Amino acid sequence: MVRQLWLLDIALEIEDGKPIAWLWCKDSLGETYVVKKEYSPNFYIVGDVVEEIVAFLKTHGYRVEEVSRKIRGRSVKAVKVYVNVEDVESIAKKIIKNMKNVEVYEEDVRPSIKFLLENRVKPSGDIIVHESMFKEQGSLKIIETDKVEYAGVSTLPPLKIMSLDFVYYSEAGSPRPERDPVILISLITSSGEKIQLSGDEKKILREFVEIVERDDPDVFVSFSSNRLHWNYLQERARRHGLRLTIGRLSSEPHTSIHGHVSIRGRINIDLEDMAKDIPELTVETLEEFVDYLGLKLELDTVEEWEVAETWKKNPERVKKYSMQKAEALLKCFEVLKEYIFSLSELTGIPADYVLTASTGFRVENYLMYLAVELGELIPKKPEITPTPYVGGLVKSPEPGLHKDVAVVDFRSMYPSLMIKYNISFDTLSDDGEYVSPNNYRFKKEPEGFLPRALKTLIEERRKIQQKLRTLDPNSTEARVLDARQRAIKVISNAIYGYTGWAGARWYTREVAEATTSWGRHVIMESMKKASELGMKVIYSDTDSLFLQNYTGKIEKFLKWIEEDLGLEAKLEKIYKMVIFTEAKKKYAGITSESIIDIVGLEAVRGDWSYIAREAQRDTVKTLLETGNVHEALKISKNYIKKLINREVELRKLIIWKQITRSLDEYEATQPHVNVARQLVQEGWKIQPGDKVGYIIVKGSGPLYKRAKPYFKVHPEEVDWDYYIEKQVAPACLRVLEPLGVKIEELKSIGGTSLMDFF
DNA sequence: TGTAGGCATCCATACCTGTCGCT
DNA sequence: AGCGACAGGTATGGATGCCT
Repeated sequence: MVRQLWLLDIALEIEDGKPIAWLWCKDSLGETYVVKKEYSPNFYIVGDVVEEIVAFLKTHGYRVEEVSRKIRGRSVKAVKVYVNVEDVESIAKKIIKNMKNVEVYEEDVRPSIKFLLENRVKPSGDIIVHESMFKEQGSLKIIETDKVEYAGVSTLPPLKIMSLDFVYYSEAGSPRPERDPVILISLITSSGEKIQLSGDEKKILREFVEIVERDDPDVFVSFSSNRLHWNYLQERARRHGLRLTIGRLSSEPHTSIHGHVSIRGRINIDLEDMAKDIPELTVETLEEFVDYLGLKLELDTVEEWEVAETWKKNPERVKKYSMQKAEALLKCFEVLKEYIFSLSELTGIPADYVLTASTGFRVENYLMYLAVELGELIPKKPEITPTPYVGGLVKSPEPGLHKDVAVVDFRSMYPSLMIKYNISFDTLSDDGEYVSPNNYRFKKEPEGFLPRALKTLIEERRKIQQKLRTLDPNSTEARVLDARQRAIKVISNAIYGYTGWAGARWYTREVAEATTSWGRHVIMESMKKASELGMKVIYSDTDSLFLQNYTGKIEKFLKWIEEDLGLEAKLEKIYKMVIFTEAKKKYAGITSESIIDIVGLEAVRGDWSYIAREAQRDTVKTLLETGNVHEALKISKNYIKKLINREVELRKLIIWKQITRSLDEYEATQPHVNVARQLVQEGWKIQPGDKVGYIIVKGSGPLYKRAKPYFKVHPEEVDWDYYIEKQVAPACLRVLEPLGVKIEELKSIGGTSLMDFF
């Protein structure tokens, strides 16, 4: 019998000493299957004397195969060695110990991933299973097979989703599993039932496990579970002599790669992983995430530092918030699921941890599929110290206010150049016909590995976009396709960067360097051409041009780019007015549709106080909408007045900064580092990646001594002067100064200098 | 287990210079 | 006059978060 099933996750399990691939699947009715297929992990040996190696291995009882493969496009003979163990790496090491002049390949690729690569199947897609044995074990259907094929993407099967929120009780600092109990679990089951467990901890945990077993969800959705919750719960359970058997077949969670916790047979989605990936978010909380997704949800936030106190005084508030979070998580997942599964199918990384994997690994996994298809061996990560190379070209802007400016962008410049000049690790050659401006050479033929990958991606995206135009944008199909085209874009845009990443298996600096050098060449030629056509280049960054006096010329320019450069460029927008300072990568403009863009300035930086950002945004808005410097100056002054009168809420004074390393690795004591150290002293857990919020208070000495955790600050102790002098005034002045406003004008209020106040 | 480089900006810190008090 | 302490100014580089 043949079945078509949706692949949810893969694991390699050892049964009776044999490695078996377990494919966790769903059918179109939502039934759960385990498809079992024997699998021999394997690796390759490449050397001069293939016959000898084969003979040697055969006498030692290994199953071997002599095969033709490629290394960076060059054909080689290789020996494929099958080993029936999970730990391929150490056995490979042992086998080649006494061999000379050999190289080993793919012993470091995880067997479960290799199973997928070699069988050409992708998670979050449909597989065709030729069944040789079928049995039922409880509600689980088990199939044994010796053949699976890939059927591609199809509609999602019905999945049972459970969303979760956990609350712990800690009197001082962050909760610690060795000390502080779980006091509340809020969850929504797949049937929509809302449950809150509180009271005796042992009872809570036991009930939780029971509910999971009964409901048997396919997906867990939570926030911070990889970093915190699963390990915490497991430790608490252990203390009560319980096992946290929330995985299928009564298994416990276990920590896997990429800092991810894996739960057998289920997809464990931690939306915090996704939040961390979104650059628009500054503090990466669930609240911010919900907001970013445009979901209008009410969350009556109880912050971490006030949980214990609130629980004592008003437990209902904590309960309400916790359930609101569980509801929000469910809604987020609804919006995001298409994207998550698309990204999983495209890259071949199981949905379970595709969010945890970094961009580099997503790209790499995608490339590994192509490698197997083309017979290219997967190289190891290089052991090198990366040498920096030159990137994009940025032209200094002309400071001041400019009217009527057209912005022209090259469309995916780096991918296009890589395709155009066949830039790839396997075409790099001293006798290549394409010579980059910095003198690297690439062969014209055959088509390179990376250009091929890029073409495939771009072509698929083009097809999807074409299809999308015929669909109702609100239909399910449109949502799925849109998610997929976004996933494709992410991967194709990251391929250039991947080649310059020292952690990449296919790291090739020449490729990255040649790409940017062609990029600089193209933008310089374009600036020249624009000037020749009579336009004025106000500013340019990497692949964009800001042009004045463009009427009747820009069409010619775009045509020239297409015909003479063989690239695509687009008139992205027109600014009715745009303001530049002396600095690169910072400007603000108002488009022909009257939309205000603020780029690079303090107003869009998460490490400035809200009040400074608000003041600058307001000033810029007035400036661009009225074109009146005096009006804008008035706005700025108003903000300063508000600070003088102490009429600003404390939360607008918080400055958030990220902790990027362990606290003892810092050479310089910065305010947020000092605050973090204080918090750690008080029992708070602070890890790299955490954001610390502080307010500057009155006092003497260096700034870092005057920074205090925001939730401990009283209005009387705030150093208002700091917020005027170092936050609001500089931010406003940044955009006013290029228009001739002097600092004294900003600070003189009602004829007297502001200085008189202090 | 980090796609890339280019850039501005703030602030701590090291260093430099001039002044002053003391011998 | 010579020396050291110290204040004040300046150059440098660590750190962060943005842009394309």
